[in-house]
Parts: sequence; C-alpha cells; structure tokens
Amino acid sequence: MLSRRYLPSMPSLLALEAVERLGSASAAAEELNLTQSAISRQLQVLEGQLGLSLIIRDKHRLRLTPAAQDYCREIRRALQALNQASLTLRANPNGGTLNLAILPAFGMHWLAPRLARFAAQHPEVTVNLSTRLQPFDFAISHFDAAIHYGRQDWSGVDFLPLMAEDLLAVASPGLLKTPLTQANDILSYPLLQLESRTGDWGRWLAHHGHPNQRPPAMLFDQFATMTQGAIHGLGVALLPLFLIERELAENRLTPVFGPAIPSLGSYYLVWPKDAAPRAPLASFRNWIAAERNA
Amino acid sequence: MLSRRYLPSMPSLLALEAVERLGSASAAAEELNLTQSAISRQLQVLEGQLGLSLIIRDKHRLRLTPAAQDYCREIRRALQALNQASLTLRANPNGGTLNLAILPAFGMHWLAPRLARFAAQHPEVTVNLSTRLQPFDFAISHFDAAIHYGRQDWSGVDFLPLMAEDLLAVASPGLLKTPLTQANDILSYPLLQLESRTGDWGRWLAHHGHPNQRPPAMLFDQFATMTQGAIHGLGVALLPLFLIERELAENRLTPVFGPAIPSLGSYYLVWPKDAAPRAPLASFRNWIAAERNA
DNA sequence: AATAAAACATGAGGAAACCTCATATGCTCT
DNA sequence: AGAGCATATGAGGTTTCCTCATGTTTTATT
Repeated sequence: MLSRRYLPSMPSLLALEAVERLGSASAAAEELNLTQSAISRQLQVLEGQLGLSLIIRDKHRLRLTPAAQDYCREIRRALQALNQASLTLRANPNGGTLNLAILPAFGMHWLAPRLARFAAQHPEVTVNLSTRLQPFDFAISHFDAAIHYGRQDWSGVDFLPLMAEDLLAVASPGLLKTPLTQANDILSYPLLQLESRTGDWGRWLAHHGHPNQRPPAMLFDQFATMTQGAIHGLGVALLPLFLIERELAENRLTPVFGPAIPSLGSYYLVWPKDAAPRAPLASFRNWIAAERNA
Repeated sequence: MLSRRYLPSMPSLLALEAVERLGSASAAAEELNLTQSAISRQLQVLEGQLGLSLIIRDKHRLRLTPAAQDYCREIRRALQALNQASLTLRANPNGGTLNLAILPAFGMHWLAPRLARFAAQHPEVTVNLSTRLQPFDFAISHFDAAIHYGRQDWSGVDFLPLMAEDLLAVASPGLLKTPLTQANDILSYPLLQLESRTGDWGRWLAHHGHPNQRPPAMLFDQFATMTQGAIHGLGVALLPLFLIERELAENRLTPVFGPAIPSLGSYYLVWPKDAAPRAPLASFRNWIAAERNA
C-alpha cells in the first residue's frame, strides 16, 4: 500500500532530479521555469521530509551525497515512467497501449511492413516498439508481449510461432577468388557470427558433413551490422534469407556454398502466461496470427 | 527532459491509484486519510490536467475507462518505485544500495550463509535480493548485478566465475528395489528435470556411454520443488551436489548410479559492462571474489 | 413503499504548499 | 579589488489542497 506520508511531492523530486543532472540549482531553475529560490526551498523541503541531508553544501556548490545519487537514479526512472504514461494517455485517450519488445532485424524486415495494416485495423491501439537483443523475463519488464527467437525454451509464457528461418552462407562477391569445392574450405575465410547464436557455424558444417567443429568467428550483436560487415568484405556470414533478399538481388552479397539450411530456432510472439487479459494484446495476437499465414 | 507541465501532482495520482484499486472514492479517502470530497476533487483535477475523462460516472459509481486502467497500471508501478526508493533511502542514508538478482537455489545454499559476512564488512551497503529464474537483459531491469548460471553466453556484461557444479543422479531410498547395473536402466524410472536445463539427462547418459538420447522427463522450474519431488519418490533427479548434502547425509536421498558429473555451466556474478561504476557493486565484487576461494 | 444507508458532487473557506521578489553572503576568476 | 555567479533566506502573494456542510441519486432494508 502506498502511504502518502513517505512520498515526496512532485516539485521536490523534479528539483532534485534536475539539480543532479544539471549540477546547480540555478540551472535547474532555468530548466523548470522556476526561480533559483524555488529550487533551493524544494531541496530543503525534501531533505526535511526524508529526514536526512541529500546535499553537501560545499563552498556554495551543491553536491549530492552518494546515497542521494542512488536515490536520484531511481526517482528519475520513475518520473520518466510517469511522464511517458501521461503523454501516451493524452495521445490516445480512448484505446489501449501495447508495449512490444522486438528483435531489430525481424522488426525491420517482417513486422514493420505489416504493422501499418494493424494500425489501420485497430486505430484505438497505440503500439510502442522497443528493441531488445535477448529474450528476457516478463516479470521484470513492462512488456505486454515480445518477439523472440529460439526454440520455445521459455517458461511461464504462451507463444505463437510466426516464422521459421533459413540461413544462407554469403559473402561479398569480391571475397572469393575461386568457388569453394567443399564446405570445409570455408574455414580459410574469416567467419562472421551473431553473439547470441554461437552454434550456427558448427551446425552448418555438420550439415555439410563436417561434424563437431566449433570454428572461431567474429562476433556481432545484431544482424544489421553483420550484414554490413559481410557486404564490405569482412568475411563469410551466415544470414537469414528473409533479411538479405535485396542484397542478393542487387549482388551485394552472393551465396558461398550450398543452399540455405533451416535455422535451429524460429520467431515467436511470446507473452506472459499469467498476465491479466488485455484487449490490445488480444487484438494484436489475432491480427498477427492471421498475418503470418498471409 | 521532464516537463513539469504534464506531470500530474502526487495527490491526484495517489487518488486515482486508490480509486482503481478500492473501487470507490470513499474507500480511497479512508485509506489515504482524506475526505471523500478531497478524492473527488483530485480526480477532477487530474482529468482537467490530462484533458480527458478517466472516469465513467455511472449511477453514482465510479468506473475507470480502459485507457485509465492502463494508465493506472503504469503509475502504480512508478509510485511504488518512488515509495520503495524513498524508504530505502531513509533506512540507509549513508551507504548505497545493491540490487542483486539471484537464483533461488544458489541464493539459499551458497549466498545466504555468506551474505552476513558481507553485511558485517560493509554495513553501509543495503543488499536487495530478488529471485529470478532466468538470465535477463540488464537494459530493461534495474539490477546492479545478478547471479546467473550458464556458460558465459551473455553479451554486454562482465562476469566473475563463482562456483562450478557437479550433478548427481539421486532418488528416494525407497524408489529403487534393486541397484541399477547400467546407466541405461535409469530410463525405466521417471526422470525429473529442470525446465531451464533440458539437456542434462542426455549429457548424463552420454557420459555413461549412451549418447544421443533425449529422454522425456517431468519438468520443474526450481530445484527446491524438484528436490522435494525426488524425496517423495516421484522419480530420479539430477541434482547439484551442493544443494543436497544434507538430504544425502540424512538418507532422504540416495545416489542411484555413478559418481557426480561436472555440470555444463557454472555460477557467475554478472554485471552490465557499460554501467557507471558504483561503490556498492565494487565492494560486493571484491568481497565475493575473495569469498569464492574460501 | 417508505426509509435508511451509502455514494458522489459542489459551494465556501481555511490551511498548507509553492513560488517570487528582494536582498544578503560567500566563492571564483581576472 | 571587483565583477560575476552561486546559494540562502525573509516577506509576501498565489495556487493547490483539503475540509465542512449540504444536496442529489442510487441501493439496501424494513
């Protein structure tokens, strides 16, 4: 339960936050369209209410104590959440909001082109997209749902498969002087790999008859940068087909050896199993379930 | 930047939050030690400031609009964060706070007995422990550090190995009528397994000369419940030695076949690579680095 | 059906919180 | 030394917040 007694007032929190960020009461006053006097008093009020001193007044400079800096970190996050929630509500007074975590590559290539249709069908829902590179625990995030890649090895969630993935070994057309005659030859080139998918090259080699290898590779955190690396001749990359159709068509990337092989994981829409049902999520689920078949 | 203009006042947010939770303005007034009149006015103020109506006044009952319910969900979280931060600060005005995510089993058996020593050495640091079953992305959580289990396959983090783990196949003493003569025989008993470690039985069998198996198993989300299941004769479990020393000593669990085998992963202290340095985390890291060798 | 109980809205007015202005004081830099 | 800039504070005005008292409508009870 929230007790009114220990919650500081909004102006005092804003004052502290601005002072911490801007380094002086005067600067904070300017940002908040107040006088320096107001800031000074709010800081005193806050210290009085919390019953401790937050600020070391040292030769007419304001310095926050370490504890106050920690405190500031927390309240800033909370204030931003309040601000964001209020702005979202103003922007969209009738419908709901859907907070969706996406994978950057999938979001750009698969979801983005389709999302306009969802927005048209459900103008009452505002979709907030936020990019995450890794699966995460819904219990500590504020997302209604997420796009994950993997093998359904998540717990406490329901999911809906969206798309399988095929991986093709590609490189810049200039990289290979002569075509490869066997898969193993690829080891003489630098290999590019996603840091979240470190087994892929081993699987690719096994698929072509060279099991139990775990070749070293340059690591990238996102497909986008890895694709750019491959285009610029950094090495051979194992990339999802759906991401590089254009690069292949325009001959900026070219297959190196063999056909595309199916990826170990797939893309899923994932949402927490025990969350209270919400209309925006239900709409989105229904829409995406229809969309993935289209 | 936070603008004062769109941040509602604390009293108005508290009023909305309480009304949503308790269902009436009168009840909210009682909880907040205010009059019903005050609540009624605060709701009007909030609606005026946001420029929309949050409440459907239907036959003298207050019902929140769907958008207002969504809004409420967000502000409640933020208010609780503010409350929590303020209370923590009051409780510990001089030192810092360390927010640590732990794995339940490791936290109970390894960390808890040692943590008192850290608290004694660093009375200025308050440690907040929070149990998480899975690794997570620091970018969306508020943790300073975490205890993870795995094989260092995380990105954007630094880590410190804490402890390796040995797995022993155990069961209730009454479960096996006759001792097993070969590892394979274990397949005639129900197997218990952690849902986050689905490869373990396969690895155990391979270790005993039966590769490429992936036996079905009952899934548990935590070691604690799985241990209880094993004790009560549910089947054979593969459990970390350090968790079941007592159960073995008191003969509530007994080894089934073979010695303990090393686990694929280890326990690590993990913290975000790019976070601003903080004294509490540094102290904790130093302490735990010394502790793990003790 | 009448009545009591409970819920919300609102006018009036006081208290508290918040802010500004004016001014004092101390540090810093040239 | 003096200009410039920083914070602190007394005095006083404005706004926000809250209560009291009262009225209206709904719901429950007798």
